[in-house]
Amino acid sequence: MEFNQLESFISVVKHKSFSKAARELFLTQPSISNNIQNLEKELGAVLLDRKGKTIALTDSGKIFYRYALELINTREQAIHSIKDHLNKIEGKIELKASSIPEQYILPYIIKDFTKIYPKVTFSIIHKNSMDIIDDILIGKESFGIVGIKCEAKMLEYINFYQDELVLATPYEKEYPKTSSNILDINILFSENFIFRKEGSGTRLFIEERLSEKNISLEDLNIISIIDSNEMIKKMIELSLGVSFISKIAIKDQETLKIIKSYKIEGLDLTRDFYFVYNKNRTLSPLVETFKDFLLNWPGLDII
Amino acid sequence: MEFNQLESFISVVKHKSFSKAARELFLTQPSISNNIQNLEKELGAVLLDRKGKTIALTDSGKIFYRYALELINTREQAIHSIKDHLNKIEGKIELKASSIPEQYILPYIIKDFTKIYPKVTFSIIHKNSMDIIDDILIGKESFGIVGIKCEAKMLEYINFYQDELVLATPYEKEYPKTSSNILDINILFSENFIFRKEGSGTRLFIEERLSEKNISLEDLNIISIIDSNEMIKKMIELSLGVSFISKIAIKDQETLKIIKSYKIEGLDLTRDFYFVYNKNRTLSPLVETFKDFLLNWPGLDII
DNA sequence: ACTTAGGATAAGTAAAATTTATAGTGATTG
DNA sequence: CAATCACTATAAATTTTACTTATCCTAAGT
Repeated sequence: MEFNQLESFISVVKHKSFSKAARELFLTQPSISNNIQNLEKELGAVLLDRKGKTIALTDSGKIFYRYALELINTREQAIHSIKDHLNKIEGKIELKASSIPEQYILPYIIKDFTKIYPKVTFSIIHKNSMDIIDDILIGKESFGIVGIKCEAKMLEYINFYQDELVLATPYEKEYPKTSSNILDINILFSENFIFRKEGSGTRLFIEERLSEKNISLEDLNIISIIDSNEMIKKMIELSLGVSFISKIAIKDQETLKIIKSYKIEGLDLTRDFYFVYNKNRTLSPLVETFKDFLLNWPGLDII
Repeated sequence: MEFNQLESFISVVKHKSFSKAARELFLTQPSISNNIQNLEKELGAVLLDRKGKTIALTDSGKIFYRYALELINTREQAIHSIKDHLNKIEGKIELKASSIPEQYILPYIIKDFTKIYPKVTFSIIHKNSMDIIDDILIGKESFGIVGIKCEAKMLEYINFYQDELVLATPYEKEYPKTSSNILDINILFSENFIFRKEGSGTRLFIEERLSEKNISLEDLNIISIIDSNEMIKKMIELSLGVSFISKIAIKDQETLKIIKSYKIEGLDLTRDFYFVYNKNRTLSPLVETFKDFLLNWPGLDII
């Protein structure tokens, strides 16, 4: 006994016709025939008398019809009850987030979250990754969204998104490529760089990766320190320089062919974003729900 | 939302374990995972917290659990209700039937019927097809089971089984065959025949078919008139003659290689058996049920 | 008798559920 | 604190089932 069989049966009874039921359920008439037959076979009873013109319920059919209705209705109620419950969850979540997640990831997360919990609202406050972690460590905050991982006994990290830093350049600029879009690391020394301020997760991350290759920021020709990703993108567009930036931040400019992005040979710039919280403090139920949601968040592949 | 998903969910809640649920439902653990995930996806809510050791219902899960139980229980009730109803149908059906259906078909029909209606009993009275029809026409009976069709305004026939008359011969006997098991019609004139009495449906039927070929029983060498199919079969086995007989009546003897059967070139001996009733009289509800059952009876192919 | 409408049947196709194999993740133990 | 254990998730392949298209059959109306 399956729900679609019950739906077929109910619709046939309602219309006194197999073909009309098929139309209502957007199925073909043979499907309805099959569903009814399988139902009858399973129950070991004829539910419908179909002799020529009209279709009538047998005694067994009449008995079963009530149950069929009840089952379908209960299913609807169940679905409704769940949605109703989720709809009752309300409140405001105050997120402290660093710039990349704030601008390019959180909007999608919030969209997905409020689809399930429509009554929940958000406020987002921009802070550097380091500042957020500091605030959690001194107890000023209990959670936040960051792009770096500073291990500490007190802190728990939930990785909810993986991105990659790329070298973003004006679209027209041509380079001697190693392969399709990979550049030799030495190219870096001949470029005018734009960087984020200290404390920025993106900057900290790139500094670490470069120092692994024994390159210090001092070795690069830094022409500007700017703390806005959008500003940096504009400057690149205007060919004022290049910059390391999250791939997700220049997604649109890439499809619009305004900015080009390159990987650097031998540099793994894969970067994780985290929901970080003080595991010794209890989060509010709402934030807990948000945290659980992030755990299973599928990502923004399907946009 | 499908019933198997609900069963998986309930079992997981019961055992607090996916793998135990799998064992209970004779499924594999990934199936359970899938069922739960699809359920959660459809409902847009996490039903189960599975973090490490234990599995716990979320708030949504608790709400949904009650509905899941209710749905599964209602389904059980529905099935039980139908069986219960069919079980309440009781009484005795008195069938007047001619020899072939009485001996070779009705047993299987009754077996299938009582499987659905366990409380119904049968008594079978042997009568020739013609006598049964006469009794219905004079109002002595209102229905019966016959192997011939005499059209009359009063009578309604329901064809519930199709058989074929064949020429049954001793197994050893050899004939010049037209093809695998088809004999020339002229063979008939050189055989010793055993026939049923007048009034027998089988005899009436063969007389009609032969007269279409301008052959009268007078033209055949009839050595015995016997009114028992079993007796006729025995006589054939003992090589005392041959006879036209229903294929179903010699099924066992054919597989035992005691009797061989042949078709006759140009003679269509396909034969129908009918539930015949007086359409001006109302049948008892029980007989009506039996009649409806015969309408959809699948036949005895699957023995 | 002829046409029409509705249901049954059969064969082919699409969609699902399920399985096998494997990876990943907390809890437990030496 | 690594190593194992117990359990769930994931991926790919398989089987099952639901569904569709095409066709047939029967009953009712012309």
